[in-house]
Amino acid sequence: MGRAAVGGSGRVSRRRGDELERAILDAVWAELAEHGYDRLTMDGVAARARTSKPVLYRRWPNRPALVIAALGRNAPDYQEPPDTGELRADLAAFLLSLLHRFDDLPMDAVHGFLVDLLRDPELRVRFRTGLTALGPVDALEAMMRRAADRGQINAARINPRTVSLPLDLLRDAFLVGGVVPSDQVVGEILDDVVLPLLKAP
Amino acid sequence: MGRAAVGGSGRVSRRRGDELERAILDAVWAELAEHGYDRLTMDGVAARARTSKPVLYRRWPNRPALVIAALGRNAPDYQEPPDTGELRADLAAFLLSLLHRFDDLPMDAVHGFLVDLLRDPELRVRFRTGLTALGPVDALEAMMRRAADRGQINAARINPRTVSLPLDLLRDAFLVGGVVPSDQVVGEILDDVVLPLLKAP
DNA sequence: GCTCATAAGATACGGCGCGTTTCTTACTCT
DNA sequence: AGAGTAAGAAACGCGCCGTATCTTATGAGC
Repeated sequence: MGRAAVGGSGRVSRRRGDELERAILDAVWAELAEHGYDRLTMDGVAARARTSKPVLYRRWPNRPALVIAALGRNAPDYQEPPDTGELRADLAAFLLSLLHRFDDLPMDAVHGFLVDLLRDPELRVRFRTGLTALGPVDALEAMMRRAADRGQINAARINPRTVSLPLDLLRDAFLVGGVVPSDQVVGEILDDVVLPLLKAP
Repeated sequence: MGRAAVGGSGRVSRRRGDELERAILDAVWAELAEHGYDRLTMDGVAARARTSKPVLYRRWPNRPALVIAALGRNAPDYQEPPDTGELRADLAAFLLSLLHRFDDLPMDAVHGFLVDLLRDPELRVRFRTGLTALGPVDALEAMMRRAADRGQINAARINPRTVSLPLDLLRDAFLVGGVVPSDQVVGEILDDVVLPLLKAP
């Protein structure tokens, strides 16, 4: 019933534990890049990782969980907010670094995936905080408070809504636009909206 | 091979044309209300409308198209922007009316559907303009210009980005929050962001 | 080195929903 | 009345999900 001595190019070695897990998450990443999220299938991932579906389901309960794990592995970590002494420069640098975290994936893969995240109530929360462990909201607030201390903006304008404002606008631009907002868009958001507001009396 | 004289409660009458179409779209609306968008199935709609799937597919090419047709039928039309003489009141009234266009559907039905719209590049455009024939952006700009004429805000702050700002923020709040933003949220957006910005020198 | 619990890997299955096909049968138009 | 048109019923193929079953390689412990 079994199979005779393995033929030609077939693998016999059997990966386990972390090695196997890394291979799977890499496969997820590759499938994501090649087909986008909506066309990423569990069978496809299993095939690419040269393993089988049960192996996937022994580790992750469903497709979104698997993809989240892959994103968590491959997305650059949260970084300290810049501190250049100039609020606009700080914000621009920080926001751009956020936007380009997934640049090695094709645009519509990320877009499709993030749109799908919006469906799950629990995942929406993650989305709101910017998909990072330590919320970028805190970073934004820190930068703004420093600017207020320097007298560059009006401290009274700092509140939860204004703090997350740049994030909200960029998220919206990404969702509705379908592509990562350009540097120019980031600049407009800062110069036409965020900074004038923060400086208002 | 046929069936003998129709039994008991069974229907024999066969609807056609507009009558049938109305019945179908009503069924879509009801399914939307009962199960939400993601769990709305073509079979379900057909069953509820007491018809069959081919009838649906003869009229609409796929599920989203069918739902769009149903929304188009039942959604209240675009209305003239209010003009109370007070910018805040105008904006609040206008935005609230936009937000509550689909109030007779459960929240997550609308949310799920709109999230799906985001996938189609062509439909994203519709989304950006607020899902109405005549863009609410124009209405917002009109209200702001009137306020500037009255001296309530700084005319120099009116630009495409600030005009669509309230819309962008509410859309984002809806997408990420999963529910139609409360009146309080609308108030915060106006009082903490939009109005201070428009009044800034 | 041998034994054995563990988990990988292959395969197949049931389920569901989509969109389509085939065929019968009621209605409408002239 | 007769012919064309479209409704309705049923079933199909497809793709994918998530699970169950069984074999077999692998590493741990003796």
